[in-house]
Amino acid sequence: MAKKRVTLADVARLAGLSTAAASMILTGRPDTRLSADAHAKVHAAAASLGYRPNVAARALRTDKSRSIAFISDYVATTRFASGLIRGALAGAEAAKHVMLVLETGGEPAREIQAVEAALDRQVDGLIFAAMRAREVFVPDIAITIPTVMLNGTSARFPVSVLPDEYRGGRMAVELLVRAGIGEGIVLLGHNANEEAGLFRSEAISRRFAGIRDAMAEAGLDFAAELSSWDWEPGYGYDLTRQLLARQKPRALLCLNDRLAFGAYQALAEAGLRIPQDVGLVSFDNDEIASYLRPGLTTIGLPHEAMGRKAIELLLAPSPRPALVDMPVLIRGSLPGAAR
Amino acid sequence: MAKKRVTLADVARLAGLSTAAASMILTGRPDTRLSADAHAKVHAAAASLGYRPNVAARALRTDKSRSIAFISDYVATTRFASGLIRGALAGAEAAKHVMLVLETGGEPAREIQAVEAALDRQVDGLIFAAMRAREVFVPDIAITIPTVMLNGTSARFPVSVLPDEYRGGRMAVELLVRAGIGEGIVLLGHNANEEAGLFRSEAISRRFAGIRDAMAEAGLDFAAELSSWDWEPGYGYDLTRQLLARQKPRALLCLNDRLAFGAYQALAEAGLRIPQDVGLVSFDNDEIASYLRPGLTTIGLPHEAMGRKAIELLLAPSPRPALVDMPVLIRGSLPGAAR
DNA sequence: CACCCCTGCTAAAACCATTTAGCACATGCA
DNA sequence: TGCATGTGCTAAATGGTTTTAGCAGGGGTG
Repeated sequence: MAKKRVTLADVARLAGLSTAAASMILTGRPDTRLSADAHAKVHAAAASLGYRPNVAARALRTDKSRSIAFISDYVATTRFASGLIRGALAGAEAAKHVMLVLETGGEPAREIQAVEAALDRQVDGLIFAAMRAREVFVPDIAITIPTVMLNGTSARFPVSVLPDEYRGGRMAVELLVRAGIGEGIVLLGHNANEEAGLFRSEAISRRFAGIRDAMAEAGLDFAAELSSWDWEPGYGYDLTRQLLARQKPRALLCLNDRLAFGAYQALAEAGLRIPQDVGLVSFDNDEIASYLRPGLTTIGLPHEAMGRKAIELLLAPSPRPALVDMPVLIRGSLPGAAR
Repeated sequence: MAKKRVTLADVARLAGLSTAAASMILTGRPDTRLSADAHAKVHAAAASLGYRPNVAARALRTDKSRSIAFISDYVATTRFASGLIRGALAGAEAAKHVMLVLETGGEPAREIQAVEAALDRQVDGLIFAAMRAREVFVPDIAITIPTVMLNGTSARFPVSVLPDEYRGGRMAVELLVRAGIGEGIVLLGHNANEEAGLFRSEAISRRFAGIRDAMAEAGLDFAAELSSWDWEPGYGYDLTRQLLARQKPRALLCLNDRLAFGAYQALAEAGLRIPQDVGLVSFDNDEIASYLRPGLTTIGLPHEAMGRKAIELLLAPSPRPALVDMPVLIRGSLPGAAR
């Protein structure tokens, strides 16, 4: 027969004290006047009974549940940004919190339900995560608990965690320069609308800004800029084929790894070797970047670190927005690199 | 000013009834003797106040929290099996439950913590999910709530959800046969240890069984079986190169998409066209399968359906283990297929 | 009329931890 | 001695819901 759960009253009884004393001792209140002896007895009793506090009872009393809601459009599930959830999960575990994951598909009705479900459960904080960095819709519900925007922004909740795309953009150019490449760099994926920050996100426009500034400082110009609305492998393939029909680039600066993936195929078909004939740098550190031969050198999205940071900010007393460094992953697609 | 949350007592007061009556009506008890008039008044009051029950209070009383814990080794985060979590999330949402996600990295200490954290929160059920189908370690803690194994098995908890690998194996062979390929089929990734079910998982050994049986029934034999311990792209590439040095296969039956990915590269280097010269079928429906040119025909792991099924079983009165059909994804890597 | 049953509802307990108010005793000081 | 202060602890209220036991009043039966 399943024995009843052990309660605080059981602990107190065994320790020969009141539940009040036991509670104060176990929650570690600082200014209590209970004796060292009492502390010892309560802890011993709790340990010997294997006492675990009932979170629901505690939540009812304190309105704290040691849990956090992670509300996203598609993040949790999609391979693109699953690092966000992984980092958040790790951060939550480290802070001894538990994470509720809710997905909304970006639909307002489901967003509302998700927020309500979270609030109903007395979560201690809300993370709104977006798959693609952008201004995120947040339902117009009274939210009085700490809230952090992850990979997105909201006018209503100023605390956000974003990748440092400006520096990332600069670093991509610096990699090319350090590899001794100056002339013949082609930008793959440029899109005037993107660059204006109108569509995809402000994040991407900062990536562009970093690229432009670094190019200008190095006194370089792009040999061509190939525009694509959609950043999928097929477009990278087509654009690169068209490019090769006209000119031989020395390097491709690709705006994401899936474009680069397509470019690899087109380069291979044209008999061009990477990195001897054409070098590549890219962004994101998608899984395919490491599968390609040679490996794709890329400026990674620091999803995991961002997820961690979000939890950190959520639990901090007075958090401020954070930019997270983008890691540089050196692989074989640029000259002069190992592997 | 944040108004206090509206409670059941508020609703009862507005309806002119007791909280007991309000509770019974709102929870929809069947055998109550409350009047139709009372029902109407309570529902009206609840709606007009925007009443939402306090889950903690309810959980305290009933030991039910309308939430489920999803405890996995790496699933949540990793691209391989994120469909599991996506499906479970969808299933939970449909059942008006909320999902706690916990990751353990397969470490016993963290497993124990995860289970305890979940139990502390009165979850209504536990899902143990594994990234790779196998016998899963479940910590030796008293668990008295419904438990389902997802993509794994446990001697202790017989209710599991697994892909129907045997049928999947058969279907892969049938695809080859239907494409008119009989001679010259090479098995890529065969491993005697795997086949014995000793290592990776019993699931994979069922995949082998399906393949063998279907081959035998079609009166076919493999032209070669290439063994690889690790199923990563690099091995697919190396094995295929070695194969091509010796013989020209008509088709490759790859045990997963990453092996196939490597094979694609080796075939391209050898100047062989897919599917005219060599056809490929594979398993998993990894994301790369759709990126390749031509697209890779593959027997998919039905992760999303499995996740959904797990929730369904978890909430069912007397659940039984389930095998989930593996979908066939027809792309261009076999002759006679569109695109 | 006395008794029982039925209908429609309510009072109060229970769930378990936290927290406020305050008790009993000891000590210090005048 | 009288009073203030400090020490170590406890009783009881509190949070919001569910659920059990049972009340009041009306109608039917003998």
